[in-house]
Amino acid sequence: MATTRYRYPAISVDVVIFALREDDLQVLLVQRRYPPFAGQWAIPGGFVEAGESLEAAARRELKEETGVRQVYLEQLYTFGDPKRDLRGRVVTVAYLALVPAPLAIQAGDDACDARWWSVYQLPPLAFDHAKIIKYALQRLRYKLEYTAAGFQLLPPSFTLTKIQLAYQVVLGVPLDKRNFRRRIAQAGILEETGALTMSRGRPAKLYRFREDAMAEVKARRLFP
Amino acid sequence: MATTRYRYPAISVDVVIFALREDDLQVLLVQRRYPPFAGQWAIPGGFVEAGESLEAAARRELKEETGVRQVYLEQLYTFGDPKRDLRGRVVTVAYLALVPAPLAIQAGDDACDARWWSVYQLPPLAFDHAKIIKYALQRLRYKLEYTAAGFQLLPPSFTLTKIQLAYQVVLGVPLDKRNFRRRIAQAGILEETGALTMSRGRPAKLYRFREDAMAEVKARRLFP
DNA sequence: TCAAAAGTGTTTGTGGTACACCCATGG
DNA sequence: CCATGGGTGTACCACAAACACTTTTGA
Repeated sequence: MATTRYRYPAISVDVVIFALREDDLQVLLVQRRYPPFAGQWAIPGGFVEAGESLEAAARRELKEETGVRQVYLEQLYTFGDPKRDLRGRVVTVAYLALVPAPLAIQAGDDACDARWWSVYQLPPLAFDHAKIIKYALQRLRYKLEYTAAGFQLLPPSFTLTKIQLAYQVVLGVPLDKRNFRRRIAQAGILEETGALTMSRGRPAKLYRFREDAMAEVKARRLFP
Repeated sequence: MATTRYRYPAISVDVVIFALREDDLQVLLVQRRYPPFAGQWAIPGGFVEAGESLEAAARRELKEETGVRQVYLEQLYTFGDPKRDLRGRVVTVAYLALVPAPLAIQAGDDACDARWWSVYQLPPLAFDHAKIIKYALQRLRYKLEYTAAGFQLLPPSFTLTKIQLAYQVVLGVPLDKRNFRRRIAQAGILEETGALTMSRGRPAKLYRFREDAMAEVKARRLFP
Protein backbone atom coordinates (compact mmCIF):
# COMPACT_ATOMS: atom_id res chain seq x y z
CA MET A 1 0.00 0.00 0.00
CA ALA A 2 1.32 3.40 -0.84
CA THR A 3 2.28 5.58 2.08
CA THR A 4 -0.12 8.25 3.26
CA ARG A 5 0.40 11.32 1.06
CA TYR A 6 1.89 9.53 -1.92
CA ARG A 7 -0.11 9.84 -5.11
CA TYR A 8 0.14 6.96 -7.47
CA PRO A 9 1.82 7.47 -10.80
CA ALA A 10 -0.47 8.10 -13.73
CA ILE A 11 -0.70 5.31 -16.30
CA SER A 12 -0.81 5.98 -20.00
CA VAL A 13 -0.65 3.85 -23.11
CA ASP A 14 1.31 4.78 -26.23
CA VAL A 15 0.74 2.98 -29.49
CA VAL A 16 3.41 2.64 -32.14
CA ILE A 17 1.38 2.22 -35.32
CA PHE A 18 3.22 0.77 -38.29
CA ALA A 19 2.09 0.65 -41.88
CA LEU A 20 3.68 0.10 -45.27
CA ARG A 21 3.35 3.12 -47.50
CA GLU A 22 5.19 3.96 -50.67
CA ASP A 23 7.44 0.92 -50.32
CA ASP A 24 8.58 2.21 -46.97
CA LEU A 25 7.93 1.32 -43.34
CA GLN A 26 6.11 4.21 -41.76
CA VAL A 27 4.89 5.09 -38.31
CA LEU A 28 1.98 7.34 -37.38
CA LEU A 29 2.87 10.38 -35.28
CA VAL A 30 0.80 13.22 -33.88
CA GLN A 31 1.85 16.79 -33.32
CA ARG A 32 1.14 17.78 -29.73
CA ARG A 33 -1.23 20.66 -29.15
CA TYR A 34 -0.40 21.24 -25.48
CA PRO A 35 2.73 21.40 -23.31
CA PRO A 36 4.97 19.76 -22.50
CA PHE A 37 6.55 19.41 -25.92
CA ALA A 38 3.78 21.44 -27.60
CA GLY A 39 4.32 21.43 -31.35
CA GLN A 40 6.60 18.39 -31.20
CA TRP A 41 5.85 15.05 -32.75
CA ALA A 42 4.91 12.11 -30.55
CA ILE A 43 3.48 8.61 -30.61
CA PRO A 44 -0.30 8.67 -30.19
CA GLY A 45 -1.29 7.83 -26.65
CA GLY A 46 -3.30 8.84 -23.63
CA PHE A 47 -4.26 8.00 -20.11
CA VAL A 48 -5.92 4.78 -19.13
CA GLU A 49 -9.48 5.35 -17.97
CA ALA A 50 -11.12 3.88 -14.89
CA GLY A 51 -12.29 0.34 -15.44
CA GLU A 52 -10.55 0.09 -18.79
CA SER A 53 -8.00 -2.63 -19.46
CA LEU A 54 -4.64 -1.63 -20.88
CA GLU A 55 -5.33 -3.25 -24.20
CA ALA A 56 -8.74 -1.58 -24.37
CA ALA A 57 -7.08 1.78 -23.79
CA ALA A 58 -4.61 1.06 -26.57
CA ARG A 59 -7.40 0.07 -28.95
CA ARG A 60 -9.30 3.22 -28.07
CA GLU A 61 -6.29 5.39 -28.90
CA LEU A 62 -5.75 3.48 -32.09
CA LYS A 63 -9.33 3.99 -33.11
CA GLU A 64 -9.27 7.70 -32.27
CA GLU A 65 -6.34 8.22 -34.62
CA THR A 66 -7.03 5.83 -37.42
CA GLY A 67 -10.64 4.75 -37.15
CA VAL A 68 -9.53 1.14 -37.53
CA ARG A 69 -10.66 -1.77 -35.47
CA GLN A 70 -9.65 -5.39 -35.86
CA VAL A 71 -5.97 -4.74 -36.18
CA TYR A 72 -2.97 -6.55 -34.81
CA LEU A 73 -2.03 -5.14 -31.42
CA GLU A 74 0.54 -6.38 -28.96
CA GLN A 75 2.04 -5.10 -25.76
CA LEU A 76 5.63 -4.01 -26.14
CA TYR A 77 7.18 -2.81 -22.94
CA THR A 78 6.44 -0.58 -19.98
CA PHE A 79 8.51 2.54 -19.51
CA GLY A 80 8.54 3.88 -15.99
CA ASP A 81 11.55 6.07 -15.47
CA PRO A 82 10.49 8.65 -12.84
CA LYS A 83 11.81 11.51 -14.93
CA ARG A 84 10.43 10.54 -18.32
CA ASP A 85 7.55 13.03 -18.05
CA LEU A 86 8.23 16.54 -16.76
CA ARG A 87 4.72 16.96 -15.35
CA GLY A 88 5.13 14.22 -12.78
CA ARG A 89 5.24 10.51 -12.58
CA VAL A 90 3.76 8.85 -15.64
CA VAL A 91 4.27 5.19 -16.34
CA THR A 92 3.47 4.30 -19.92
CA VAL A 93 2.65 0.93 -21.38
CA ALA A 94 3.77 0.88 -25.00
CA TYR A 95 1.89 -1.12 -27.63
CA LEU A 96 2.75 -2.13 -31.16
CA ALA A 97 0.05 -2.01 -33.85
CA LEU A 98 0.21 -3.20 -37.45
CA VAL A 99 -2.31 -1.79 -39.87
CA PRO A 100 -2.87 -2.53 -43.55
CA ALA A 101 -1.58 0.23 -45.74
CA PRO A 102 -4.10 2.61 -47.24
CA LEU A 103 -5.71 4.34 -44.33
CA ALA A 104 -7.29 7.70 -43.66
CA ILE A 105 -6.04 9.24 -40.44
CA GLN A 106 -7.64 11.70 -38.07
CA ALA A 107 -5.79 13.80 -35.52
CA GLY A 108 -7.20 13.35 -32.00
CA ASP A 109 -8.35 16.26 -29.81
CA ASP A 110 -5.03 16.77 -28.14
CA ALA A 111 -3.11 16.91 -31.40
CA CYS A 112 -3.04 19.57 -34.08
CA ASP A 113 -1.82 17.30 -36.81
CA ALA A 114 -1.19 13.64 -37.57
CA ARG A 115 0.85 12.10 -40.33
CA TRP A 116 2.96 9.16 -41.36
CA TRP A 117 6.73 9.27 -41.10
CA SER A 118 9.34 6.86 -42.37
CA VAL A 119 10.83 4.98 -39.43
CA TYR A 120 14.14 5.53 -41.10
CA GLN A 121 13.73 9.33 -41.10
CA LEU A 122 11.97 10.53 -38.00
CA PRO A 123 11.59 14.10 -36.72
CA PRO A 124 12.70 14.97 -33.17
CA LEU A 125 10.30 13.29 -30.79
CA ALA A 126 8.70 14.20 -27.46
CA PHE A 127 9.50 12.39 -24.20
CA ASP A 128 11.36 9.09 -24.64
CA HIS A 129 9.39 8.28 -27.76
CA ALA A 130 12.44 7.83 -29.97
CA LYS A 131 13.52 5.01 -27.68
CA ILE A 132 10.07 3.45 -27.80
CA ILE A 133 9.98 3.44 -31.60
CA LYS A 134 13.45 1.96 -31.77
CA TYR A 135 12.32 -0.81 -29.47
CA ALA A 136 9.15 -1.35 -31.50
CA LEU A 137 11.08 -1.70 -34.74
CA GLN A 138 13.38 -4.26 -33.18
CA ARG A 139 10.38 -6.24 -31.94
CA LEU A 140 8.67 -6.05 -35.32
CA ARG A 141 11.77 -7.49 -36.95
CA TYR A 142 11.86 -10.40 -34.54
CA LYS A 143 8.17 -11.01 -35.07
CA LEU A 144 8.63 -11.08 -38.80
CA GLU A 145 11.26 -13.76 -38.52
CA TYR A 146 9.33 -16.06 -36.25
CA THR A 147 5.69 -15.48 -37.03
CA ALA A 148 3.37 -14.51 -39.81
CA ALA A 149 2.55 -11.19 -38.17
CA GLY A 150 3.97 -9.39 -41.19
CA PHE A 151 0.87 -10.18 -43.19
CA GLN A 152 -1.03 -7.80 -40.93
CA LEU A 153 0.75 -5.01 -42.78
CA LEU A 154 -0.62 -6.09 -46.15
CA PRO A 155 -4.03 -5.71 -47.74
CA PRO A 156 -6.24 -8.82 -47.98
CA SER A 157 -4.72 -9.88 -51.27
CA PHE A 158 -1.26 -9.18 -52.60
CA THR A 159 1.40 -10.42 -54.97
CA LEU A 160 4.51 -12.32 -53.95
CA THR A 161 6.62 -9.37 -54.98
CA LYS A 162 4.68 -7.13 -52.59
CA ILE A 163 5.33 -9.44 -49.66
CA GLN A 164 8.97 -9.60 -50.51
CA LEU A 165 9.14 -5.81 -50.62
CA ALA A 166 7.40 -5.70 -47.26
CA TYR A 167 9.91 -8.04 -45.69
CA GLN A 168 12.80 -6.15 -47.22
CA VAL A 169 11.66 -2.76 -46.05
CA VAL A 170 11.00 -3.97 -42.51
CA LEU A 171 14.12 -6.06 -42.13
CA GLY A 172 16.22 -3.48 -43.92
CA VAL A 173 18.00 -6.03 -46.11
CA PRO A 174 17.53 -7.28 -49.69
CA LEU A 175 16.28 -10.85 -50.12
CA ASP A 176 16.77 -13.32 -52.93
CA LYS A 177 13.63 -13.68 -55.01
CA ARG A 178 13.80 -17.43 -55.63
CA ASN A 179 14.74 -18.36 -52.09
CA PHE A 180 12.05 -16.07 -50.74
CA ARG A 181 9.35 -17.58 -52.90
CA ARG A 182 10.43 -21.10 -52.09
CA ARG A 183 10.23 -20.46 -48.38
CA ILE A 184 6.85 -18.81 -48.56
CA ALA A 185 5.62 -21.74 -50.58
CA GLN A 186 7.07 -24.31 -48.17
CA ALA A 187 5.48 -22.56 -45.23
CA GLY A 188 2.12 -23.25 -46.84
CA ILE A 189 0.50 -20.17 -45.38
CA LEU A 190 -0.77 -18.62 -48.60
CA GLU A 191 -3.43 -19.57 -51.08
CA GLU A 192 -4.07 -18.19 -54.55
CA THR A 193 -7.15 -16.05 -54.90
CA GLY A 194 -7.32 -16.93 -58.58
CA ALA A 195 -7.16 -13.29 -59.60
CA LEU A 196 -4.31 -11.57 -61.38
CA THR A 197 -2.97 -8.03 -61.26
CA MET A 198 -3.11 -6.05 -64.47
CA SER A 199 -0.45 -3.41 -64.44
CA ARG A 200 2.51 -2.77 -66.64
CA GLY A 201 4.45 -5.96 -67.37
CA ARG A 202 3.43 -9.55 -66.92
CA PRO A 203 0.37 -10.02 -64.68
CA ALA A 204 1.03 -11.47 -61.23
CA LYS A 205 -0.99 -13.98 -59.28
CA LEU A 206 -2.75 -12.64 -56.21
CA TYR A 207 -2.55 -14.49 -52.92
CA ARG A 208 -4.31 -14.27 -49.63
CA PHE A 209 -3.12 -15.30 -46.19
CA ARG A 210 -4.66 -18.48 -44.82
CA GLU A 211 -6.13 -17.30 -41.53
CA ASP A 212 -5.94 -20.78 -40.05
CA ALA A 213 -2.20 -20.75 -40.66
CA MET A 214 -1.43 -18.07 -38.06
CA ALA A 215 -0.95 -20.63 -35.30
CA GLU A 216 1.24 -23.09 -37.23
CA VAL A 217 3.72 -20.48 -38.24
CA LYS A 218 4.50 -19.58 -34.68
CA ALA A 219 6.05 -22.99 -34.23
CA ARG A 220 8.94 -22.80 -36.68
CA ARG A 221 10.72 -19.67 -37.80
CA LEU A 222 9.80 -18.24 -41.16
CA PHE A 223 12.95 -16.26 -41.83
CA PRO A 224 15.73 -16.29 -42.54
CA MET B 1 -4.71 14.85 -16.72
CA ALA B 2 -7.07 12.16 -15.39
CA THR B 3 -10.52 13.54 -14.88
CA THR B 4 -11.43 15.24 -11.63
CA ARG B 5 -12.44 12.53 -9.16
CA TYR B 6 -10.68 9.63 -10.83
CA ARG B 7 -7.89 8.09 -8.79
CA TYR B 8 -5.10 6.58 -10.76
CA PRO B 9 -4.57 2.86 -10.61
CA ALA B 10 -1.91 1.70 -8.19
CA ILE B 11 1.25 0.28 -9.74
CA SER B 12 2.98 -2.74 -8.34
CA VAL B 13 5.83 -4.95 -9.45
CA ASP B 14 5.86 -8.72 -9.12
CA VAL B 15 9.04 -10.71 -9.52
CA VAL B 16 9.10 -14.29 -10.70
CA ILE B 17 12.34 -15.59 -9.20
CA PHE B 18 13.69 -18.77 -10.73
CA ALA B 19 16.46 -20.98 -9.41
CA LEU B 20 17.71 -24.50 -9.98
CA ARG B 21 17.42 -26.64 -6.88
CA GLU B 22 17.60 -30.38 -6.56
CA ASP B 23 17.80 -30.84 -10.33
CA ASP B 24 14.49 -29.03 -10.66
CA LEU B 25 13.38 -25.60 -11.81
CA GLN B 26 11.92 -23.81 -8.83
CA VAL B 27 10.23 -20.51 -8.20
CA LEU B 28 10.18 -18.51 -4.99
CA LEU B 29 6.75 -17.87 -3.53
CA VAL B 30 5.59 -16.08 -0.39
CA GLN B 31 2.60 -16.85 1.74
CA ARG B 32 0.45 -13.74 2.13
CA ARG B 33 -0.07 -12.44 5.64
CA TYR B 34 -2.95 -10.06 4.85
CA PRO B 35 -6.13 -10.15 2.75
CA PRO B 36 -6.99 -10.48 0.00
CA PHE B 37 -5.83 -14.08 -0.39
CA ALA B 38 -4.38 -14.19 3.14
CA GLY B 39 -2.63 -17.51 3.66
CA GLN B 40 -2.34 -18.15 -0.08
CA TRP B 41 0.87 -18.36 -2.01
CA ALA B 42 1.91 -15.56 -4.31
CA ILE B 43 4.80 -14.17 -6.31
CA PRO B 44 6.80 -11.68 -4.25
CA GLY B 45 5.92 -8.12 -5.14
CA GLY B 46 4.89 -4.75 -3.86
CA PHE B 47 3.98 -1.23 -4.78
CA VAL B 48 6.28 1.09 -6.66
CA GLU B 49 7.46 3.94 -4.48
CA ALA B 50 7.60 7.60 -5.41
CA GLY B 51 10.63 8.47 -7.48
CA GLU B 52 11.57 4.84 -7.91
CA SER B 53 11.96 3.33 -11.37
CA LEU B 54 10.13 0.08 -12.12
CA GLU B 55 13.32 -1.89 -12.30
CA ALA B 56 14.52 -0.37 -9.03
CA ALA B 57 11.28 -1.46 -7.40
CA ALA B 58 11.73 -4.97 -8.73
CA ARG B 59 15.31 -5.09 -7.45
CA ARG B 60 14.16 -3.87 -4.07
CA GLU B 61 11.58 -6.64 -3.83
CA LEU B 62 14.12 -9.17 -4.95
CA LYS B 63 16.55 -8.03 -2.31
CA GLU B 64 13.93 -8.04 0.42
CA GLU B 65 13.18 -11.70 -0.27
CA THR B 66 16.52 -13.12 -1.19
CA GLY B 67 19.15 -10.66 -0.08
CA VAL B 68 20.77 -10.96 -3.50
CA ARG B 69 21.97 -8.14 -5.66
CA GLN B 70 23.63 -8.37 -9.04
CA VAL B 71 21.24 -10.86 -10.51
CA TYR B 72 19.69 -11.15 -13.92
CA LEU B 73 16.42 -9.23 -14.06
CA GLU B 74 14.23 -8.50 -17.03
CA GLN B 75 10.81 -7.01 -17.54
CA LEU B 76 8.23 -9.56 -18.59
CA TYR B 77 4.82 -8.09 -19.20
CA THR B 78 2.35 -5.70 -17.64
CA PHE B 79 -0.95 -7.05 -16.40
CA GLY B 80 -3.68 -4.47 -16.13
CA ASP B 81 -7.03 -6.17 -16.15
CA PRO B 82 -9.34 -3.91 -14.06
CA LYS B 83 -10.61 -6.86 -12.04
CA ARG B 84 -7.34 -8.61 -11.32
CA ASP B 85 -7.15 -7.21 -7.76
CA LEU B 86 -10.28 -7.19 -5.64
CA ARG B 87 -9.19 -4.14 -3.64
CA GLY B 88 -9.33 -1.81 -6.61
CA ARG B 89 -7.39 -1.06 -9.71
CA VAL B 90 -3.84 -2.37 -9.55
CA VAL B 91 -1.66 -2.56 -12.61
CA THR B 92 1.33 -4.81 -12.10
CA VAL B 93 4.57 -4.92 -14.01
CA ALA B 94 5.93 -8.45 -13.88
CA TYR B 95 9.66 -9.13 -13.86
CA LEU B 96 11.69 -12.29 -14.37
CA ALA B 97 14.74 -12.91 -12.18
CA LEU B 98 17.31 -15.67 -12.43
CA VAL B 99 19.39 -16.42 -9.35
CA PRO B 100 22.18 -18.91 -8.83
CA ALA B 101 21.05 -21.88 -6.87
CA PRO B 102 22.04 -22.09 -3.21
CA LEU B 103 20.40 -19.13 -1.57
CA ALA B 104 19.05 -18.30 1.85
CA ILE B 105 15.64 -16.70 1.69
CA GLN B 106 13.88 -14.32 4.03
CA ALA B 107 10.15 -13.71 4.10
CA GLY B 108 9.30 -10.01 3.76
CA ASP B 109 7.10 -8.10 6.25
CA ASP B 110 3.88 -8.76 4.43
CA ALA B 111 4.45 -12.49 4.20
CA CYS B 112 4.38 -15.16 6.88
CA ASP B 113 6.45 -17.65 4.96
CA ALA B 114 8.59 -17.97 1.85
CA ARG B 115 9.79 -21.08 0.09
CA TRP B 116 10.78 -22.57 -3.21
CA TRP B 117 8.29 -24.54 -5.29
CA SER B 118 8.81 -26.62 -8.38
CA VAL B 119 7.35 -24.77 -11.38
CA TYR B 120 5.96 -28.10 -12.40
CA GLN B 121 4.04 -28.55 -9.14
CA LEU B 122 2.68 -25.28 -7.86
CA PRO B 123 0.15 -24.67 -5.10
CA PRO B 124 -2.98 -22.61 -5.80
CA LEU B 125 -1.89 -19.02 -6.32
CA ALA B 126 -3.29 -15.61 -5.43
CA PHE B 127 -4.56 -13.12 -8.04
CA ASP B 128 -3.56 -13.95 -11.62
CA HIS B 129 -0.17 -15.19 -10.48
CA ALA B 130 -0.52 -18.62 -12.06
CA LYS B 131 -0.82 -16.91 -15.43
CA ILE B 132 2.21 -14.75 -14.71
CA ILE B 133 4.38 -17.75 -13.83
CA LYS B 134 3.24 -19.61 -16.92
CA TYR B 135 4.22 -16.63 -19.02
CA ALA B 136 7.56 -16.35 -17.23
CA LEU B 137 8.40 -19.99 -17.88
CA GLN B 138 7.62 -19.59 -21.54
CA ARG B 139 9.85 -16.55 -21.72
CA LEU B 140 12.66 -18.31 -19.90
CA ARG B 141 12.55 -21.13 -22.41
CA TYR B 142 12.79 -18.74 -25.31
CA LYS B 143 15.66 -16.93 -23.63
CA LEU B 144 17.50 -20.16 -23.11
CA GLU B 145 17.30 -20.96 -26.79
CA TYR B 146 18.51 -17.64 -28.06
CA THR B 147 20.81 -16.29 -25.41
CA ALA B 148 23.20 -17.37 -22.73
CA ALA B 149 20.88 -16.17 -19.97
CA GLY B 150 20.68 -19.71 -18.65
CA PHE B 151 24.10 -19.39 -17.10
CA GLN B 152 22.62 -16.92 -14.65
CA LEU B 153 20.99 -19.92 -13.01
CA LEU B 154 24.31 -21.64 -12.35
CA PRO B 155 27.03 -21.00 -9.79
CA PRO B 156 30.27 -19.35 -11.00
CA SER B 157 31.80 -22.67 -11.97
CA PHE B 158 30.09 -25.85 -13.05
CA THR B 159 30.53 -29.05 -15.00
CA LEU B 160 29.16 -29.67 -18.48
CA THR B 161 26.78 -32.24 -17.07
CA LYS B 162 25.35 -29.62 -14.72
CA ILE B 163 24.61 -27.24 -17.58
CA GLN B 164 23.00 -29.97 -19.54
CA LEU B 165 20.79 -30.86 -16.59
CA ALA B 166 19.89 -27.18 -16.26
CA TYR B 167 18.84 -26.96 -19.89
CA GLN B 168 16.89 -30.17 -19.65
CA VAL B 169 14.98 -29.19 -16.57
CA VAL B 170 14.09 -25.77 -17.93
CA LEU B 171 13.20 -26.87 -21.43
CA GLY B 172 11.49 -29.97 -20.13
CA VAL B 173 13.08 -32.28 -22.70
CA PRO B 174 16.09 -34.64 -22.66
CA LEU B 175 19.11 -33.63 -24.73
CA ASP B 176 21.82 -35.73 -26.36
CA LYS B 177 25.07 -35.50 -24.44
CA ARG B 178 27.46 -35.40 -27.38
CA ASN B 179 25.43 -32.93 -29.40
CA PHE B 180 24.96 -30.73 -26.38
CA ARG B 181 28.67 -30.62 -25.64
CA ARG B 182 29.56 -29.95 -29.24
CA ARG B 183 27.23 -27.00 -29.41
CA ILE B 184 28.42 -25.52 -26.17
CA ALA B 185 31.98 -25.87 -27.42
CA GLN B 186 31.19 -24.33 -30.80
CA ALA B 187 29.52 -21.38 -29.11
CA GLY B 188 32.84 -20.61 -27.46
CA ILE B 189 31.24 -19.09 -24.40
CA LEU B 190 32.92 -21.21 -21.77
CA GLU B 191 36.46 -21.48 -20.50
CA GLU B 192 38.00 -24.13 -18.28
CA THR B 193 38.83 -23.03 -14.78
CA GLY B 194 41.51 -25.70 -14.58
CA ALA B 195 39.92 -27.25 -11.51
CA LEU B 196 38.25 -30.63 -11.33
CA THR B 197 35.37 -31.96 -9.26
CA MET B 198 36.15 -34.76 -6.88
CA SER B 199 33.07 -36.80 -6.32
CA ARG B 200 32.21 -40.37 -6.96
CA GLY B 201 33.30 -41.49 -10.41
CA ARG B 202 35.71 -39.86 -12.81
CA PRO B 203 36.47 -36.21 -11.96
CA ALA B 204 34.89 -33.62 -14.24
CA LYS B 205 36.42 -30.43 -15.58
CA LEU B 206 34.98 -27.23 -14.20
CA TYR B 207 34.08 -24.39 -16.51
CA ARG B 208 33.15 -20.78 -16.08
CA PHE B 209 31.09 -18.55 -18.33
CA ARG B 210 33.05 -15.98 -20.33
CA GLU B 211 31.43 -12.71 -19.30
CA ASP B 212 32.46 -11.02 -22.51
CA ALA B 213 30.56 -13.69 -24.43
CA MET B 214 27.11 -12.55 -23.31
CA ALA B 215 26.76 -10.15 -26.22
CA GLU B 216 27.93 -12.52 -28.97
CA VAL B 217 25.49 -15.21 -28.06
CA LYS B 218 22.54 -12.93 -28.55
CA ALA B 219 23.33 -12.84 -32.25
CA ARG B 220 22.89 -16.51 -33.12
CA ARG B 221 20.62 -18.94 -31.37
CA LEU B 222 22.20 -21.39 -28.99
CA PHE B 223 19.49 -24.04 -29.02
CA PRO B 224 18.25 -26.13 -30.61
C1' DT C 1 9.31 -5.37 -80.85
C1' DC C 2 10.50 -3.51 -76.69
C1' DA C 3 10.08 -2.42 -71.86
C1' DA C 4 8.57 -4.11 -67.51
C1' DA C 5 7.68 -7.22 -64.15
C1' DA C 6 6.69 -12.38 -63.10
C1' DG C 7 8.19 -16.66 -62.69
C1' DT C 8 11.32 -20.79 -62.31
C1' DG C 9 15.95 -25.13 -60.60
C1' DT C 10 20.29 -26.61 -59.41
C1' DT C 11 24.44 -26.82 -56.82
C1' DT C 12 27.01 -26.41 -52.74
C1' DG C 13 27.81 -25.89 -47.92
C1' DT C 14 26.49 -25.90 -43.16
C1' DG C 15 24.37 -27.42 -39.30
C1' DG C 16 21.09 -30.70 -36.82
C1' DT C 17 20.27 -35.37 -35.36
C1' DA C 18 20.96 -40.04 -34.22
C1' DC C 19 23.77 -43.21 -32.14
C1' DA C 20 27.57 -46.58 -28.49
C1' DC C 21 31.72 -47.16 -26.44
C1' DC C 22 36.06 -46.27 -23.64
C1' DC C 23 38.18 -43.54 -19.60
C1' DA C 24 39.48 -42.08 -14.89
C1' DT C 25 38.71 -42.27 -10.30
C1' DG C 26 37.28 -43.90 -5.31
C1' DG C 27 35.84 -47.49 -2.59
C1' DC D 1 37.99 -55.02 -9.87
C1' DC D 2 33.83 -52.80 -10.05
C1' DA D 3 30.59 -49.11 -9.77
C1' DT D 4 30.00 -44.39 -11.03
C1' DG D 5 29.90 -40.67 -13.74
C1' DG D 6 33.05 -38.18 -17.58
C1' DG D 7 34.30 -37.85 -22.01
C1' DT D 8 34.58 -38.63 -27.21
C1' DG D 9 33.42 -39.13 -33.36
C1' DT D 10 30.95 -40.22 -37.52
C1' DA D 11 27.33 -40.77 -41.04
C1' DC D 12 23.11 -39.01 -42.86
C1' DC D 13 19.70 -35.59 -43.97
C1' DA D 14 17.41 -31.24 -44.37
C1' DC D 15 17.58 -26.78 -45.16
C1' DA D 16 19.98 -22.10 -46.31
C1' DA D 17 22.58 -19.55 -49.79
C1' DA D 18 24.23 -18.29 -54.19
C1' DC D 19 23.18 -17.66 -58.75
C1' DA D 20 20.66 -16.10 -64.41
C1' DC D 21 17.53 -16.81 -67.74
C1' DT D 22 12.75 -17.36 -69.85
C1' DT D 23 7.79 -15.89 -69.97
C1' DT D 24 3.90 -12.91 -70.36
C1' DT D 25 1.72 -8.89 -71.04
C1' DG D 26 0.68 -3.71 -72.49
C1' DA D 27 2.23 0.07 -74.97
